[in-house]
Amino acid sequence: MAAWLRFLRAHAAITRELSVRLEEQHGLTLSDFDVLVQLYHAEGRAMRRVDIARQVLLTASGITRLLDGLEHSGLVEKRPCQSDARVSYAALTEAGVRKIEAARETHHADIQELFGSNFERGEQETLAELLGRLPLAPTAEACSG
Amino acid sequence: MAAWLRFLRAHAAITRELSVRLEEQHGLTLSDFDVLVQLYHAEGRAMRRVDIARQVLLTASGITRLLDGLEHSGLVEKRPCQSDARVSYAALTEAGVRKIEAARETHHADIQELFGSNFERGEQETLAELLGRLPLAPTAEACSG
DNA sequence: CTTGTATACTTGAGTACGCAACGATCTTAG
DNA sequence: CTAAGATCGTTGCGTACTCAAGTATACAAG
Repeated sequence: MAAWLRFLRAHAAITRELSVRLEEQHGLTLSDFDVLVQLYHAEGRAMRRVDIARQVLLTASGITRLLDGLEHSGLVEKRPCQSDARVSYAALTEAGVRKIEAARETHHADIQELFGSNFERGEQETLAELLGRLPLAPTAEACSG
Repeated sequence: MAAWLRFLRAHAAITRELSVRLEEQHGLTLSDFDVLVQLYHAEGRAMRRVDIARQVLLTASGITRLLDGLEHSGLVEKRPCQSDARVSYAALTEAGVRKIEAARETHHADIQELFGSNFERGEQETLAELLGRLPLAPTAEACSG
């Protein structure tokens, strides 16, 4: 319980500060950054929208609107899928690649400052391990009973 | 970095699920609950709005609107401050006390299920300790240099 | 008293989502 | 082929916030 409360508060405080910095320095929101990083590491630097949604834990509609913005900024472009006309890939543009590479630098430093620097190396690993056990999808057990 | 990503994802997944349940079972949002709990533990079950804001990491305007809703539902009431006409206390009503006591039960169980049950007792304490080191306020150092 | 300046709270406008409903397309069964 | 059902994406609408500006009060200095 104590752990959960601290978890909540820390999340609010840190994401707020990270957002402000990311916005100031690169004009991106945290979710923007998150999506760009996913694309950056994806094969061909392109992904289906559904897969992005699953990865970054937004809903499909959130992704649509978020990508609208990134397309408008020229960081991402739509690309049709030849084998399935329903899907449209979101692909990083050249500008997108440069943007994410630049943003990564400062953003990682910010994360390190606000988050990582509070722990020693071993502690970071412990923390990562513990957090890794938490559920990422709605717990299906609750539905089927 | 890995730890941070897991932190972000876990937060999104767990709060989403907790919100849904809290909404279904008690008609409250996570923030509603959070505020009610603060009031419940406050002296006289009343707090200044500013202090609530600081405690739950919302802005003052967010608190105003959130309390509007709770007042409308009759869980909280406004109470003027005799020594300072600027402040109006938010005070739990009888209904509010009953509501939070009821909600606590299921909400704690939900937190335990989604969050706590992933750890053993010692691990929970470790986690709480580690999370407790994270900053809760915008880091002032960044401003003054 | 008046004139700042700080604090408490509210309000208007904007934003980043979620949910539910929709159209388009794929897939499978007949 | 048609029909039924699942999946991908978008859109309308609602909501929970934030920020910036405004009002009202307190307090301190002249």
